[in-house]
Amino acid sequence: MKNMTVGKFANAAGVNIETIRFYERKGLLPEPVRKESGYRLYSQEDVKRLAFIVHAKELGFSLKEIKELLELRVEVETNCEEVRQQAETKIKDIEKKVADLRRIHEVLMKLAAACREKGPTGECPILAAMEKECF
Amino acid sequence: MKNMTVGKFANAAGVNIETIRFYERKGLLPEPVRKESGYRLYSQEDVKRLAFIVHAKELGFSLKEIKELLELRVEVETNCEEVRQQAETKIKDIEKKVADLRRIHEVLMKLAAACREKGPTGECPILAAMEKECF
DNA sequence: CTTGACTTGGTACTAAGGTACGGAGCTTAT
DNA sequence: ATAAGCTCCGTACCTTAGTACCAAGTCAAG
Repeated sequence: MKNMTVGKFANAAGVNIETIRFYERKGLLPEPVRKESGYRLYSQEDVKRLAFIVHAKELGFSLKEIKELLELRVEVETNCEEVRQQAETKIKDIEKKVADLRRIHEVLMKLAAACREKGPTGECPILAAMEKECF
Repeated sequence: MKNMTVGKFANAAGVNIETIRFYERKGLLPEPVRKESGYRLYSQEDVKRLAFIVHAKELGFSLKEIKELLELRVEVETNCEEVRQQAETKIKDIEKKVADLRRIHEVLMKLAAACREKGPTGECPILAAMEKECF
């Protein structure tokens, strides 16, 4: 199961090898199993975890926040109530992010639509829309 | 209209004065009007623009991307078709972000729910959910 | 008309998130 | 069994996104 060396692991998730070592130092990836030579070994589970990190990062979570997110998984057996609190805080964060993205999305949609059906006057009604509706 | 000095401006958006100058250097904020003394002057419009930058940043857009987003507004009169293309690319980006956030959201909701109604066995069905459903 | 708060530009520094380098030790295909 | 290709660790370096500091000039209230 744990048969992937670090190069393949990095490749599977599309990140640099050095990034693996960096995440390991930061505690985002656990200390991996090693073979006698000292080579790190990874499994498909580890690939999933790393993919999660990569995605979450793209969504604007900091490595620190991602670490917290991941720790919810680990700590879940021990202190369930506290974890629930944390999870709900994260849920609120995410809902805010989604709402904000929706606003930007809507404005961009209007922009694109207005551009498509641009009238003969040549004037664009978009700037006004931007000013009013974007935050 | 343009009567706010940089300190008030920074304050209005909740950022550091140095950040204003930094964004100006980076081209995210336009060269402001100055009074004879050289003092920068800003309006409510500028506050909106800055607020937009701050929000977009929280959503995981880099300053470079935010600049592109803002430039859609400026360029909009000149080459509408190209702008539409760019806007639609950004729309796709945003839709992906929203979809990803939804997935994390859903998993966290399950986590919170499972924690709340934890059965007498003490076992948590969450780890499994995490593994299966998060990316 | 001065005193304290604010602003100027320039430069230096910081923190986060990686990337690169290098010499030494593994591994594996020929 | 040996060269090519991984991997090891430590350290140094890089980019992004700011922050801090400075000496000098400006503003506004008493």
